[in-house]
Amino acid sequence: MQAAVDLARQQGVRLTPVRLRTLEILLETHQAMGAYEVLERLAAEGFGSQPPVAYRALDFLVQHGLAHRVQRLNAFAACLTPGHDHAPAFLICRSCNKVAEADVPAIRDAVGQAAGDSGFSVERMTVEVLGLCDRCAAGAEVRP
Amino acid sequence: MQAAVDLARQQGVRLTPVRLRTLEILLETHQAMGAYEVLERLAAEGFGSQPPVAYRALDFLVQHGLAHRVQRLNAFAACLTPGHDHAPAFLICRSCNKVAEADVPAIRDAVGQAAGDSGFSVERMTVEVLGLCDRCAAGAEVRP
DNA sequence: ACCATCATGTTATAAAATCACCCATGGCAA
DNA sequence: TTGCCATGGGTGATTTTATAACATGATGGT
Ligand SMILES: [Zn+2]
Ligand SMILES: [Zn+2]
Ligand SMILES: [Zn+2]
Ligand SMILES: [Zn+2]
Repeated sequence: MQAAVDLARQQGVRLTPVRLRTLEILLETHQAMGAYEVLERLAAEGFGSQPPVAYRALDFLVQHGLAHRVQRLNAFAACLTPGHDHAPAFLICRSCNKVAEADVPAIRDAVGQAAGDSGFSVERMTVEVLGLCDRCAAGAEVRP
Repeated sequence: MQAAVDLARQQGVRLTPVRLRTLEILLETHQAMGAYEVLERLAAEGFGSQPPVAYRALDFLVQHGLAHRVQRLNAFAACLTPGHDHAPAFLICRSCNKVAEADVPAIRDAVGQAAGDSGFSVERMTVEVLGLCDRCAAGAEVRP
């Protein structure tokens, strides 16, 4: 959180109230959230109530490495290690929907090499893994 | 294509006209296509004209490993090596939108290991790489 | 022929994302 | 100061993507 504030100052970008609050929301509910879910919270707190409000704030956060977009879930999650320029793999539990962020440098290397072979220049990558988290694998499936 | 037919027969699933035609469409336009784009083609050829028609056919293809869903583009692409049970990485050119499918077993290993460390059991994974293809990197950017 | 199952089609609706526009703020140069 | 411009935030309307709910038609075994 504080890291985010520092980062913004350092990059010379404006971490305005909506943006800050959006990041806090993502952090509070340490789960991936849909844009409309975020919007609902924002609206309830006196911010704008229309989709663009949430999308703009979320886009900003993603743009500046403070959050990630989890395509598979159509959702967003706060970055756990911002300012680190990483290629995280998202471990998405299909039962409880929890998202863990695993940093696996080996992936970046492997992909970089494979891409390089075909002349493709890598700019960004997303790795999303679907499966069962330890909790759900052990106990009963939460949401069958 | 023939591979798909064989595969279906072998799996005992029915590769019906809509499904077959959908796969052909994906193969013809060797690009990732949106569901509504596919639907348009299907409708023009006398098949149903409502969204579920396309979604069902596409879901079937994905389900049986004949096509992939490219989350980043909200699109689908025919699988280039069906029946191979692979974890492909999609190389998506942000300029011409072309999608290449690179098979990188090293990724599966790296992810599997990282996931295993945290007790997460992997079931499926998608790797999407955004960047510039060789063509676009060389010449002018097609769509700026 | 009969029934269970799967496949296709339709209408209607939900969910997600973007467009177009206006107004407020705040820095900055004339 | 004043006018200008860039940026951000707010709204209403619209587009795009996806699913729900239901009816009909085909398929295959008994
Ligand atoms: Zn991160
Ligand atoms: Zn779980
Ligand atoms: Zn494939
Ligand atoms: Zn290209």
